[in-house]
Amino acid sequence: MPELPEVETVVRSLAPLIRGRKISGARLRLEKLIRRPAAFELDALAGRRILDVSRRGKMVRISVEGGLSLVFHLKMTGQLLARPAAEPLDKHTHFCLAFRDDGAELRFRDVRKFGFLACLRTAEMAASKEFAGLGPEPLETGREAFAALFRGRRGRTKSLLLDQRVIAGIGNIYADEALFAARIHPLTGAVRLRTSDLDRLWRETRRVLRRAIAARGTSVSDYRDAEGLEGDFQERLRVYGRAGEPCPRCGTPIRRIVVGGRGTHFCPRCQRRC
DNA sequence: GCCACTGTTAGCAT
DNA sequence: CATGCTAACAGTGG
Repeated sequence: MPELPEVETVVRSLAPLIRGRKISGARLRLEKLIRRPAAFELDALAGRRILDVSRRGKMVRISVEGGLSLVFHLKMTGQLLARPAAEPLDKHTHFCLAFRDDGAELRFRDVRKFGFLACLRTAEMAASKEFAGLGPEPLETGREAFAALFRGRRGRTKSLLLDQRVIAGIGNIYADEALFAARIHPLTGAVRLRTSDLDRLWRETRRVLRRAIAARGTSVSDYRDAEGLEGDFQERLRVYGRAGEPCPRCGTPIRRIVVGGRGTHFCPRCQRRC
């Protein structure tokens, strides 16, 4: 479930642990993890320092001296962890980045192996297939611009929230939570959203993302930050994973349906279909 | 043992 | 452009 708040938490916990350190080498243990083409030789990383760690959508960007960047996508079960180099590798660790000092190395673990790593030229990153076409950041999008993303679209509101080309970083958990907070039924056609609905969706989407970041993300199973710590937001989820439980607002049992192949949780009374 | 289910998204058919 | 299905993979729980 690494969605925007989890990836942001990974970035914030990882940055102070690796920024400024000089790379000694990279080990790729699962060939398919790295995207080719546009995977420059990982050997080229040796001797260069980490400049910065940042997030775009659900992806982590690590920029390195000399104009190279590493891009990671955690997909469902990926983890970026700082671990002591002496610690044995488990079978789900697919990539390691070691440093010239004696500190922790960076490890990429991914039980389901859906995640990827790309090594790109920083200058070409924005135009790469990983980033081109990605929608705006919800926390950097104003009310009007947010509304414009939905106007003239024909899809269902939840599907659009999940579409990374429309808006970046929102996944299944926060889509359900934002729709609940905004009192919008997940199947509502975007064409039917009024300005007042879009205002609430904008405000509540941002609110739930900010609160989730403050709680350091949601750990329902695999998610951990760079130090291996769980988040706390799972305790604050109001509908996700709560089918059958009473709605925290009105007491009606939360329902679960499938929308676009994704489990979808909502209150049939607070979120009226329109 | 088998089946259903899981947070993502690319690719393909319709 | 949109939707729906499958696949990639491994683990968990019934």
